[in-house]
Amino acid sequence: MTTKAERTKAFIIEQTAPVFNKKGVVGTSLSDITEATGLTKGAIYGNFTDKDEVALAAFDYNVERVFSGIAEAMSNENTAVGKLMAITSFYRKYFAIDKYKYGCPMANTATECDDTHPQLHARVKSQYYKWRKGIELMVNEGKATGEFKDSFDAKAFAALMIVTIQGSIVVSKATGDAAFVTAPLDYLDAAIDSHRK
Amino acid sequence: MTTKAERTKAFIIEQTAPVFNKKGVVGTSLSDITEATGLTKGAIYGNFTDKDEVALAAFDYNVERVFSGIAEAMSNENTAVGKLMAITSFYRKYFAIDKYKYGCPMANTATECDDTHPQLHARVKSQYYKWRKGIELMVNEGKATGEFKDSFDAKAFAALMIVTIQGSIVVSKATGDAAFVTAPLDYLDAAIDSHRK
DNA sequence: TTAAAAATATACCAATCGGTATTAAATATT
DNA sequence: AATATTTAATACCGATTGGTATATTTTTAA
Repeated sequence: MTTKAERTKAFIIEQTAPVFNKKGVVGTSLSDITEATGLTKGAIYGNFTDKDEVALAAFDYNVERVFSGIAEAMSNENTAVGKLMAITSFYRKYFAIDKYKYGCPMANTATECDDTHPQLHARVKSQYYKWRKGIELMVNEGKATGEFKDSFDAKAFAALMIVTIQGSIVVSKATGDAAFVTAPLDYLDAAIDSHRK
Repeated sequence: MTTKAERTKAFIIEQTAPVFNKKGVVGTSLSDITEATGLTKGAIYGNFTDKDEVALAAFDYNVERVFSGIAEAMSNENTAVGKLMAITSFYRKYFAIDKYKYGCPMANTATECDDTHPQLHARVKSQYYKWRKGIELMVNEGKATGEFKDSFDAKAFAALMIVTIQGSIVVSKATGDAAFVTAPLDYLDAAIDSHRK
């Protein structure tokens, strides 16, 4: 069974994660945290050493949520092409639903923390690499099964895909304009298609 | 002749602009401002009504710097293809020089302010539209002079270009990895080339 | 060169920041 | 059910936040 502390810790993370994603690490105050949770400072500091630790946990939670969503979308497909295009579909879908609400936790944290918060910066960095590795793997799997041409550069495409997705979130969210999602993601799909055998 | 106030106002903007770009609007305190300028609060509040007004002026300054740099690079070319590729070259160059130092003021402000700062959000938004319009114009000019095929979708390409640039800055800056610049920008060049007559 | 005006420095304000020690309440264990 | 232990609330801390009123200095113009 889970202890009470474990449950409130999880509760605090769930409740504050969207706040951190919206307001950023610096922009989220301790009163924001107590307000979002309905708890007092005593409860927060009883479960976390400081605000920073809450921010780190919230980041992990936010990123995990996105990536597990993508993983689930991919699991419904059984070809490399299908799985890669499930990623672009995922992002089309979520723009349609809420225009990316508070934005992508990766892009948000990357821009806020790269020059100010070494710990979060390191986590973003490693998540980008992990993400790239995953896409690379998918491309190489498609090459192994004969879906893709051998000339398909897995690493370059993975970089392109991540960059395009991150950029489209940043710009479409800032403008509210769907064209900044549609055109780039369609281009990505076309790129995938162009490497099919 | 310029009045003293005009000069110090410009001085404050110049000195604080990189600080705002690095630390963000919320992350930059009034002591950051006095420290960066060597002036006291009296001087700051004598020339600006509040911190927000400094932030707005700093944003305008930062954006103007980037766009005038791009405009200058474009002015050295005399074809539509050349001018469009001058943009990708510009971003390749600046990654090589300083790895985008404190990042792109557009991307930084977009992610920080979209949910928290209506005024800055509005400025980012209009700058993105202005930027898109500029690229669209360039593509259409190339179509008019016969450089590009009539099938070249100006608006879609402009969206793609902006998104790709913004994404590559965010990700390459966060990772320090040049691959997140090279692959996407090469891809952009290829896209431009593919629409030539 | 001197007086008026403009620009900057100083000293202060309440409010909020992140954080802590202590007290009270809820939860486990026997 | 009583007790030991864990968990959360309260009350407080110094430091810093953005901002202002006043005093002083620096420009500018006569």
